[in-house]
Amino acid sequence: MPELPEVEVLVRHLAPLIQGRKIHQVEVRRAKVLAPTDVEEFSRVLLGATFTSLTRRGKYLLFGIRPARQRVTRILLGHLGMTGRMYVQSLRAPLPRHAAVILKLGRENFIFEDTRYFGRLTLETAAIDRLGPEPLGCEFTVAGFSAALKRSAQPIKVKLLDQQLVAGVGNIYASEALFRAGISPRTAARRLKPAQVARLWHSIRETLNEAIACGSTIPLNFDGEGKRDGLFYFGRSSKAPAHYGERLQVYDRQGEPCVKKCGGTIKRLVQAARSTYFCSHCQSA
DNA sequence: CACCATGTTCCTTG
DNA sequence: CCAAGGAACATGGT
Repeated sequence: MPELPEVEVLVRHLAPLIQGRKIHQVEVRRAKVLAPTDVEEFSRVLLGATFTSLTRRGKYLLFGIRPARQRVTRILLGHLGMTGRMYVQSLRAPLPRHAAVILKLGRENFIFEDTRYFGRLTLETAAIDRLGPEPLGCEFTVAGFSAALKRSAQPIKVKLLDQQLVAGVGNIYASEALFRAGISPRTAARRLKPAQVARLWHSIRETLNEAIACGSTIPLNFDGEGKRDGLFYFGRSSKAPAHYGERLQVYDRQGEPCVKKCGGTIKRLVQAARSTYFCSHCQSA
């Protein structure tokens, strides 16, 4: 589920649910997701600790926690990988098949489940130091963006996935932002003209902001009972809610006519082993 | 069976 | 040393 907008919506949803709550029991079912923290240290720090805050950086969730009998706070770093989910559910609700970590908070559980176990919930926070600017923050500037692009010969679509360039853009929104800017995904980053760089900078922010706004209007249901997935279905599978597929203008739409009615058709190509979607007519340069 | 999937990291190659 | 490309990670859907 995880690019910046989805993580942002999740953080806003989760923050009031865990704020001030104490962890009474720690159960780790898949130690891999804690790495390099081991189960012993993880349990020692979290058992009896209190959640004090929840923020986001790129695609990472930063849980502020205050360990038992301490006044200092520390950071628990979360990442959803490709298929991770985090939610609070009642103790009686059935646990998901791929529950990786379960934190008991009084009469509810905080669940981190992840089908593919690519995600993380760890005390090791070095990863956030390697991230580039927040695309929606004031540290993300056209000048800085332009200077970074000048140093790369990679196709712009591939470069947008570099979390050191800008934090939080993933495979879906990279295609969406380039479509909005009318830029070919194959253009070498350093070859973009100043006007294109400026358009792309705006497009990234608009694309992410709109996705957050859209996600925020949908009632979230992460309690683990029934359909808990309303928001976070990507792609256009039969189970995806219609509003979700329609929100994305090019992703997973190969063969369909361009939504701008330019007469072009959406194409799929593979770059750095990931799918890219674009309109060959609107995005020829 | 084949291919595809929202992400990151590590290894090899040039 | 750096950039680029690919594999690996693990599971499920079509």
